[in-house]
Amino acid sequence: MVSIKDVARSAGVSPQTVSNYLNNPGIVKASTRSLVAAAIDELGYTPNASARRLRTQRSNTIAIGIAPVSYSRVYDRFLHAIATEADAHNLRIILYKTDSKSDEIRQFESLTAGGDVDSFVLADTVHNDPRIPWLIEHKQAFVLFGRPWGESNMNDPTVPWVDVDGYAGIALMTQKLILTGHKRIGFIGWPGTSGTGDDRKAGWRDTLLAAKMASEQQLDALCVDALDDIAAGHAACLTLLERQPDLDAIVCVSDTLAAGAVMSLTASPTHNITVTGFDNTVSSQSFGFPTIDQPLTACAQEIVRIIQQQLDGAASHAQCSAVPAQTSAPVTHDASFHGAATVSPHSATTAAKSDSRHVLLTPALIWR
Amino acid sequence: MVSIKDVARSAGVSPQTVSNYLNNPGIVKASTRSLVAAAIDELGYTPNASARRLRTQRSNTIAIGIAPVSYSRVYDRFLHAIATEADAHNLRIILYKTDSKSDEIRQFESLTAGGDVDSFVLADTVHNDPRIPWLIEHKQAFVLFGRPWGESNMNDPTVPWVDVDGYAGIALMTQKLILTGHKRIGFIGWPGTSGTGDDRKAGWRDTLLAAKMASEQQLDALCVDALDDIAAGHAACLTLLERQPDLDAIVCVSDTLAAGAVMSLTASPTHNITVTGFDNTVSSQSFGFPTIDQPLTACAQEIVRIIQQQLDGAASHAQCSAVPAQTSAPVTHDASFHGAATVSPHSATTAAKSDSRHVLLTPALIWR
DNA sequence: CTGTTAGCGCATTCAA
DNA sequence: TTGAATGCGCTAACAG
Repeated sequence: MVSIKDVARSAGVSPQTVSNYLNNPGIVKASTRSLVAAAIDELGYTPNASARRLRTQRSNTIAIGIAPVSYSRVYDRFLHAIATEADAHNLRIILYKTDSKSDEIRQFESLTAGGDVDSFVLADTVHNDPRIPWLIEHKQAFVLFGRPWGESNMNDPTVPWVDVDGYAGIALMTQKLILTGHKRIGFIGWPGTSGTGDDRKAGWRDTLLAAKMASEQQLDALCVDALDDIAAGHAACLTLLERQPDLDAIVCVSDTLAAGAVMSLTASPTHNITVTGFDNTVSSQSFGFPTIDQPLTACAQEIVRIIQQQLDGAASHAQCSAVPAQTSAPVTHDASFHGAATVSPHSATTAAKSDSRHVLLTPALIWR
Repeated sequence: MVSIKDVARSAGVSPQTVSNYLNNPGIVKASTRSLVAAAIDELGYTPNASARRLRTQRSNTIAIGIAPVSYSRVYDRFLHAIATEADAHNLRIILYKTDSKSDEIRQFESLTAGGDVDSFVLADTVHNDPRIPWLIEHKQAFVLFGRPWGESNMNDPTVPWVDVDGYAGIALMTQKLILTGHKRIGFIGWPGTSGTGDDRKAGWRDTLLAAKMASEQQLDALCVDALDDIAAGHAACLTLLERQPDLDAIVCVSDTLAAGAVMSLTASPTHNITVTGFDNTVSSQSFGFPTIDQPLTACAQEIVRIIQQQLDGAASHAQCSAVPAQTSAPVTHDASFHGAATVSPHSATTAAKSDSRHVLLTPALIWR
């Protein structure tokens, strides 16, 4: 292994000059600089990451979990986006397994203990997520990919999050359907009360109500719940059609359900019904139904930006523990917020300029 | 941050004793041991990973890539399996992005340079994979998940690999179809010459020939190629049926293609045709077609076992660079090998006992 | 069995 | 601008 000393000897300078060259090139004379550069190049020197981390007490590493079965169909794309963004910022990514929320907390313990994680990226956030209080209590930096659905955390600047605005995405899709002449628009959603699922469903509901395409009473008959698999989508579509034979469009909460719905319609081609999905998976491309594309690259950029802020903050001042209560846009479930969603960045380009700790990104409509 | 010194002071012993307690508890007197244990517990001490790595010159870290679009539908499951196995062995996982083979080699450079990767896990192996010579040349340890399809590497003990025996899996499936009375069995495969695709197809072909269910000449008419998406599977199925109206079963190289085939058959329910897939994805579960389940956990175990061997070997003797040319079973494409496949482990349990550097695991048939 | 000494590779004081 | 010391936290040799 070639160290900073070898470079120094080869360049005829002291080790510290080499260190300066690496960390603060400005203070090194230009001629010396090229001397050092040549030596580094010749010996193929690279700084030892462990030594640097030991010395600086910073790992420049972010940790992210992988569940036994990905909670989202696009998780691999998200991982790639995060890895790309981290790469650009000279951050490393540690991947750890999460079999459950409590298992994940156990992972926190071992990872934070060794001191080689600076910040965690948490996916699959749930109501009253137990991971959040743990991390706060142990003063561990983190960023959520997904909103903390518990009310109290949503606006808390000490709980940073980046999420895709499923409400806006589904609303866009529903509007598009209305504007292309669809009169009777149903919805296939997820059962239970997942924050994500409810949010998307609300986008459909509010759009129909606003356009006076359905009354509050009619809404219930226009939607049905199904587990996230093709067979369930198939069945849900049949149920919906039986109940509402005059349907001319079905908005689905996911591509998987949409694929099932499309299949059930292909079998009985008497109907002419538009089906739409969510996630822009290969199913949507194959079947050719419209869908919604999550801006995963932008999400990754925002997440890494926030992490970078955390790192910089920790480096500059230790007394900065009380984060200046950044008055971010209020985030709630009601339509008033979503009407005012223009406060948060709407595209990757505008988002990059934000320095908020709560970022809601609007996904793109893919019309086929 | 609490260090080994604090523990030593609190326990009333020297720092070295604490270190011994951690790394070699056997040589510490029992009474001292409990003293140290108490101090560690009280102070909540955990060793600093960077310091340890700097001192021992070993990172206990394995690196694995993530592509923009996963080359396999089960890659997230594989990542979880690897993460779980690494966790059990106290190894960390670094995730890096790979946009192409050459991009991946660039990642190798930066990761190896910092000295915080001990071994790489390489997926998506291709014919004459450029990554392999690079790693060998730079003396970087690695394990392939997938065979090195270039002939020369396949038996080379310095190129360790773990793979799933797609040939055996498809052969099992085809045999099962024959034994359940199917007489005319087609195949939908991938175009081009991917090692994996060819291997699976050979399993179907050889089984039909061995059972004299088709002649060499007939085989061409019984199979068709399709890109790995649902629409292509749909189309391929129609093509096949037009050519061979008496088909009673179709073996597909993937669940995705199988889903497409099933759909095209649902549309015209005159046929009674069994369709089978590969990968045990949610599609297979939803549609209820038989499939083949990759033993990903076992793969991860074997991969980590080999990595552990590499680490142990490097620790014990530096002169061990010339690996004892372990005469592993010859691995080729012809049927003779596959007939003798019992040499390689056939299940997770038997595999665990192996110490070979070339492991071929037989997947499980899921009959529905 | 335990303590002392030394140094892994680097970056941050300071002095020159 | 550059060089000489110091120590981050830990472990591998030894000595006691």
